[in-house]
Amino acid sequence: MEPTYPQPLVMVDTALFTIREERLCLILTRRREPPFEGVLALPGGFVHVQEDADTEMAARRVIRSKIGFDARYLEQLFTFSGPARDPRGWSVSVAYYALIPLTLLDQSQAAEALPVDALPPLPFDHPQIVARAVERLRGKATYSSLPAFLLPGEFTMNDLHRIYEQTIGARLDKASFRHKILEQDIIEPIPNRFRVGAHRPAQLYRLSSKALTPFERKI
Amino acid sequence: MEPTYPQPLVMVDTALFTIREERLCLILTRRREPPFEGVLALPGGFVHVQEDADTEMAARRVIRSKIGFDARYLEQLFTFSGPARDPRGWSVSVAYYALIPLTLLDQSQAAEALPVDALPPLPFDHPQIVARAVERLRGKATYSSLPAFLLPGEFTMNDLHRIYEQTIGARLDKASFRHKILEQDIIEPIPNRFRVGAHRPAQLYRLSSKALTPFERKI
DNA sequence: AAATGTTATTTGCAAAAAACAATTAACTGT
DNA sequence: ACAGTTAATTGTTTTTTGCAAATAACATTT
Repeated sequence: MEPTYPQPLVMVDTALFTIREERLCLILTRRREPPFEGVLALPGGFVHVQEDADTEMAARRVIRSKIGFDARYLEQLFTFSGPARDPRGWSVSVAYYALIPLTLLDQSQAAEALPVDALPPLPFDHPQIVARAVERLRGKATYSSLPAFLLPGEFTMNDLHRIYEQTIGARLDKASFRHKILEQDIIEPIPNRFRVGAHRPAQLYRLSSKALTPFERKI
Repeated sequence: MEPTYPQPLVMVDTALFTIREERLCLILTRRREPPFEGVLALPGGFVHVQEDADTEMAARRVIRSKIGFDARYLEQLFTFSGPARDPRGWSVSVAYYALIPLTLLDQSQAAEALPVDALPPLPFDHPQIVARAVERLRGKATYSSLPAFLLPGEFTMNDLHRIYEQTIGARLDKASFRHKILEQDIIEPIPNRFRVGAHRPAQLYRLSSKALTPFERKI
C-alpha cells in the first residue's frame, strides 16, 4: 500500500542561539557541498531513516556534529516546504531551534556566532527560518524559562535578568523580575552557593524541574 | 546532487475543531483504505508534489475534500515523524489544526463532530496529534483572537464570551472579558447592526484586521 | 400606557499585580 | 573604620483584574 506518488526530500535545519557580547547570536556553518558550497548557512542535513528515530534525533545529530555536544534546550520550530526552497527538488525541512550557553563553545565556535540583526545573506529559505525562530524565542521568553538555557547550570539573579533583557531586547524592572521569576518556581537557589567578589555575594540559582512545559523537554 | 538516502513518506493530518452543544469537538473521518480501513481518524493524506505548493496547501486540499470549503483559520501545529507511526514505513506527518464554525457545516458533518474528551480510539499517532492540538488551541485562546474563528462572521459580545469559555474550559468575568477584548482591538462593532429579540438589542461585532499575529493568516 | 421579564452594557469599588524609586545589606580593598 | 560596588529588599504609586450591582433597551403582558 505504498503511495505511488513521488515523495519530497526530507531534511532538518537548526537555528542555534547563543548570547555573545550582550547580543542574541546564531551559530552558522560554512557549507562544504553544493548547492551553495562555501556559503554560511544554518546547520542542517537530510533525515537518515536507517539511524534516526525521528526528526528530532536528526536535529540532535546535526547539532552534535556542529558543536560537539548536545544543546541545553531543543524545540521544534516549524516545517518549511515547497518545490522552490531547495534547488534539489520538492523538499520538506523540519526546522528546530536550540539554546546554547556561549561558555560551552570553544574559541573558534564562539567567534563564529553572529548577531541575529547583522547576518550575512543566507541561502535557501533560511532567512524565513531565522525570522520565525527569533520571533518564537522572543515570544516565549516573556513568559517562560527559555532564556535560562542560554546560561550555564549555575547563575545569579542578575545574570538571568540580563539574559532575559538581551533576548527580549527590552528593559525589565529588577524587583518585578525577581518576584515573578521566583513566584513561577522555574529556578531554585542552590543552598550555600554564592558568587563572591569585591561586593556583596550573590546567591547562585539553578533551573528547577518545573522549568519546562509538558511538551518541551531537555535533551 | 540528489541524496542517495531513502526518503520518508510525507503526509499531512488535520485536527478540525468546532463547538457543538457547548463542547469543543473534532471532525473525524472514516478511513476508506487500509491501513485502518473503516476506522475513525483525523482527515489526512499524502503530499502531492505535482500539485501542492507546500504542505499547507496539501492541508487545505484535505480540508476542502472533507467539509467542502476552506477553514476560517488554519495553522501548522507540529510535525510528527518516525519509523513506527505508520505501518507503511518511516513517515513524516505535518499536522495542522483548523477552526470551523458549526453553522457552516451541513447536518451530517455536524453530527459527526465528537467532543475532544470523548473520542473513540484513534489509529496511528493521532491521539498525540489531538493532545497537542487541544493544548495549543487552549493555550492560545487565553491571549489571542483564535476562538472568534469558531463563530460566523458576525457575533455578539456574549457569543464571543461563551465561545472563549467553552474552548478554554473555564469561567471568565463578563466585564473584564469585554474590556480586555475591546482594548486589544481584535474585534470591531459593525455600525448599526444589532441582534434583536425580546430584550435589549445586542451590538454585532466582526473580527478586525488586527486579529492575527504576523505569522498567522486567514485562508 | 405602565408594568414585567429578559438580556445587554456600564459603573463602582476592593483586591491584586506591576512599575518605579529609593533604601538597606554584605562583602573587598584601602 | 571607610569607600566602593553589587545584591537584595522595601515602600509607594499606578494599572489591571475580579466581583457585584446598577442601569439600559427592548418585547410582551397587564
